[in-house]
Amino acid sequence: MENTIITRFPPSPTGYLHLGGARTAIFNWLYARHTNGRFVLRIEDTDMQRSTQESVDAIFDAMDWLGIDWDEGPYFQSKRFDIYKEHIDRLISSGNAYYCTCTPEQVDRMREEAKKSGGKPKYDGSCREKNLQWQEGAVVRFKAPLTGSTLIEDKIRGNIAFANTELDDFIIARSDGSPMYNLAVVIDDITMNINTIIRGDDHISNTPKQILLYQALGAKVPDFGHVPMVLGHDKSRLSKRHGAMSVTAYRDMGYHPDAMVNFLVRLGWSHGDQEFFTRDELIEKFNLEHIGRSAGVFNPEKLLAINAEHIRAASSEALADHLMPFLKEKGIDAEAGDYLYGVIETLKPRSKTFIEMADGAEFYFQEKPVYDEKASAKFLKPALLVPMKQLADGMAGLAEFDEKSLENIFKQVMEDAGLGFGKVAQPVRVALTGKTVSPGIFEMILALGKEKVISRLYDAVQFIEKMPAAE
RNA sequence: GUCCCCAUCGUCUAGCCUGGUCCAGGACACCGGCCUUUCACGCCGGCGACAGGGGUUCGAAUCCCCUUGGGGACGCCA
Repeated sequence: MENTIITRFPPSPTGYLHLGGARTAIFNWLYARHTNGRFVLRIEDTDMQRSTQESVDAIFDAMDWLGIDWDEGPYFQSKRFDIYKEHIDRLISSGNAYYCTCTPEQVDRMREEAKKSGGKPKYDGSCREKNLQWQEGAVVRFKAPLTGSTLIEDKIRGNIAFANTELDDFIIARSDGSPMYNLAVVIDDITMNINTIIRGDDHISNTPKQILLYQALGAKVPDFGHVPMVLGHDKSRLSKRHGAMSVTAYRDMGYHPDAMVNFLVRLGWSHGDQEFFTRDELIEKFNLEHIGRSAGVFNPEKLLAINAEHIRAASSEALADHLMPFLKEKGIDAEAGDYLYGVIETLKPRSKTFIEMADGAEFYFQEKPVYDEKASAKFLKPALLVPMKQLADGMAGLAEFDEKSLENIFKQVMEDAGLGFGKVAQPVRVALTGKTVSPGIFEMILALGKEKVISRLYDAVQFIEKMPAAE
């Protein structure tokens, strides 16, 4: 189809996928999905010095976690050098590029000069009209127009014009023949039929150069949309100082990928007052019109809140997959199944992350709960001996183990012992979980199951009996 | 230094294009309260912003200009 939207995400594998990069990946992916278009993944590894296989793997890993799939690729620029070479030659023979033999030192001096006379540091065009042939150490420079201006018709920011005098004859091929960034992206985007480029606004100043390249190559200029950057709390560019930057670090901290995606998209894009979005809603509603123009500060607290919200909204079955690795880490080998789902159900409203959820789930899987010392000292007292036993006996005789009958038993026990609900419930909580904080008493008992509850109750009775007599 | 971008509560943002319905709405955080067997969830309430100055207009958060502030780019990095 002629008007199919084709977007792309072109990370350079020089580190992990950070929050900002993840966000532009998500924007491109969402836009492609929203428009029923195609999304291409391309690894920009022309800088052989800094690119690593580790980083490539880290990027795949992060995209996999975020649930961003691509329709084409991954392409690797390092495998496309002959394509670039061909285009570079074409640019030279068409008079749009030329060999330059100026040394880096000479160029440095030119830049100094230019700066001194109050302008932008630029190459002065020494070799521009020399018509040099290739020779050892020569680079290829683009012959940029000296006059006029280049207009970016940005889908997000509107029109941005650059005077061509701001540009210099930038290098498109290094002296070893390898392509430079601006050239490689343009060639790739042309040959991969990319027609929509959504990227960080730190690329705005590259855009006129790229547009000129498109024109020199006789190719159609794609749509550009520059999204604002993600800043740290001090409004400076996000960096290690601001804490975790790698998206997968958030997986390890117990975040839900849908929450991460939701959060990142909402940072810079809006749909009225809506804050919570499922993946499908995002695909349905995402558009370029509502991407903001100002940079946003990364706020971990908001991420946490939205994560809690996604946990609350998800089904226990779905959460189980995410939770299991964290249980395993605690040495808990839970199986997917009704017991686990029941457990998760009780933990959902009180877990902001999967780590919290795993912590909260621990007592459900222990052979016997580990009594918190203060908790047992305060609540497991001789006065509870009879009520506790009565509770256990009552439950043992229950045909239907449900909330209704549990309530009845509790009522009876409270009446017989002359104790209020709290006086009974809290000790029971300690007996069953070892702690003073847990899910609601009945839902927790139901999730734990009749057998465990009764045996834990008897354990508590024994514990109280064995207690050295007070006073 | 030069060029480019941006500017609403502490933060994310709605509203701005198509001026009046906005003494500016929502969310996170924070502070109260309610609910309650603990912790949460939930609910109710509070705190809190149109950067400043000029215009245009009957009327400006919304349009224009300037200032200030912030960010980005100026590589044989991407």
